[in-house]
Amino acid sequence: MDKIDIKELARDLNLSTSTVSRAFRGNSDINAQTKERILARARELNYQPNLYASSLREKKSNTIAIIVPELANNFFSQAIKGIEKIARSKGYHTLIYVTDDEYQLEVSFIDDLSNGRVDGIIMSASGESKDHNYLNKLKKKHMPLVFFDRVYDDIDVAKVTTNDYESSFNATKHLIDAGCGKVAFLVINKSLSIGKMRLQGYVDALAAAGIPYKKELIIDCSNDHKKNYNILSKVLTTIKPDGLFASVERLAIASYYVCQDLGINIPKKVKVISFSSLEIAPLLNPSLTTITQPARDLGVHAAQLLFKSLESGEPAHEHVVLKSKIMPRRSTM
Amino acid sequence: MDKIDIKELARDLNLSTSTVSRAFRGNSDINAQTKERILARARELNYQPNLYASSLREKKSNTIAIIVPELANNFFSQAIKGIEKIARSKGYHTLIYVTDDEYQLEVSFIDDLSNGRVDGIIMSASGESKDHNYLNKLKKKHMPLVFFDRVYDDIDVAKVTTNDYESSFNATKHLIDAGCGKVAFLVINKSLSIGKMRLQGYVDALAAAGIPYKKELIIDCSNDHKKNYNILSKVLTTIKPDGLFASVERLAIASYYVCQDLGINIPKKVKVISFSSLEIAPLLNPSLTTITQPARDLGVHAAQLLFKSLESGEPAHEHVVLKSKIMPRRSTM
DNA sequence: TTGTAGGCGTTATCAC
DNA sequence: GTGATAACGCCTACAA
Repeated sequence: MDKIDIKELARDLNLSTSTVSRAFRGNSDINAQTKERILARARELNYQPNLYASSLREKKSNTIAIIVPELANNFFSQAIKGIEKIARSKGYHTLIYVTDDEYQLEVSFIDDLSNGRVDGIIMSASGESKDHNYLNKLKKKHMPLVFFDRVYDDIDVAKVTTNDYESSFNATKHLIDAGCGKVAFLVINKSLSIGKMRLQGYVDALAAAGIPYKKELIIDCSNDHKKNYNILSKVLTTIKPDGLFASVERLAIASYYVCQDLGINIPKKVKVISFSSLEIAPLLNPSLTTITQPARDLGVHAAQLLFKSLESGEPAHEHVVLKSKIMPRRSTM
Repeated sequence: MDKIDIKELARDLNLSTSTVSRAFRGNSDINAQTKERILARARELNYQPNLYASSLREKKSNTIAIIVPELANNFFSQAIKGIEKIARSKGYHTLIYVTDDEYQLEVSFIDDLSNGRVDGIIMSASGESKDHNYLNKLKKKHMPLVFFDRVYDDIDVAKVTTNDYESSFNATKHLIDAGCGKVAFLVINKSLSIGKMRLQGYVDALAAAGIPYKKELIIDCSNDHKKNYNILSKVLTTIKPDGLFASVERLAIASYYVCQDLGINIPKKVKVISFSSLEIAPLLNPSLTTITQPARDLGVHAAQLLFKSLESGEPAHEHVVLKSKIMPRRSTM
């Protein structure tokens, strides 16, 4: 009673394998009673069709991949939930890959994935301004790809993002309205589309307020907490901005640590606003003003685009844009 | 140049499929030059062995599953990192499943997984005191299972946990030493092994300090934030404990929200300690005293146990226990 | 409605 | 060192 396959089950039931097979496929004609009998016996014997045999035969895996830069982040986990909800409703499985913001890992995931392991990929990019040629492999293999949030401009596939430019403009304006005249823009990746958009929003908001743009206020950070801590310490003690606009959550966190350690009062000495989906932003000291993206909806839309492509057999090219929302809290008051 | 299989590649190279196949398998004898030639041409033509065919043939998927209750939680994402590191080093892929603390989802994941999709499972349980019979299916199919952190006592498989009883004892003592005489224990799932252990540590620490145990101070919470908020509001306004011991991070968070809204000062009116791997515990208002588990190591150990079982073909039964660490912060000062 | 048979792409066994 | 061939477990024409 160890491993049982369709043949044994068929023999056990005095039926042919085709009939048994039919009982498990939704479509084919089969006598309702026979089907019930088969399924019942299958449950008893603990039989399940072998996934790899089916997938080989059908040339589809009913599985999609989600590639994200990180997990311990409410934005991505919410987006994943959105994707999974849709995927599950379509009978698809979901594979999650975490790049930890390493370009090389992203490349190798895509590589591994292009052997047919999945039918499609939803991804938020990690890959800075690197070569994106490896993604063309997917196109050649007709494997649909949908980007969300962090996209590559030079790759023509379906994308779901938020109104980053506008949000960024408004966030900067929010700081200016709160009295900041020297707003630093903290960014990790200026070359990623999302970084560019957010930077532009910042620049234009300054201009709109008649504040001259200063290059030294664009602070290039990294994915390493220690490095960021040092960079920000230096900025806060030498350049002394009175406003910080973090284009990424972790830079706001790093800023908080620096201010805490250096005794720089938020919001008195410096006001802080950040793109963030942090659930406990209200509990920080002080509570953090955030630009919050509709993470779950982003996931839902991305999944819908992917399945549209999967079902039609055509690659999708839509670009869906959703709106983020500013949640003012004490860090900018 | 669309889809290419081993046959076409073989034809293209004037070789047999067996030889080509050998080029991709590590072991078999094959002329080094031939192999190089094959691999080079494969790269050119963008050929990769079909995963499903290989898996069907080899009867193994080189994939393992990780089942966790939630993602947006530093504990689990760290543990996942630990698992993935080991898995990757063994050439295995990793599938992540999130139950959202729903028992039914856990059951259905296990069900789906037992069709051979993965070679083994690492899981942190969601399933309260329910029936765990569905797990026996795995044993019948010789699919190894390893638990980490949240385990089922009635299932005899390998487990990796932390010294929950001891940590809980110490955490309670920490509150008592800080002057608390009326410590409430916040718990979600008393019937899960981990809940029991932590509760027992609390009870024994009270006894050791000569403080009588009061049943009303054991606060049963849920996974729903709103409900918890209400429960805790009531507790804090009626029972008025002077210490809160959250056996789970989200209960500390909920307590913070309640205290913030009700104007109850932490730590003056009530001190708070919690099991938590929250990275930004130091940034909360006030900074939160935590009992921090070695999440990543838990994952590493769990993966090692799983691979040991996978490699030996024998189920593993070890129970590894790692140590957590109390990080005192302002919430208990 | 059910059965027969061939093949999905790979790899292992056995020859040469 | 390389080639022919038979499975792996399932699904779908096609035939009955």
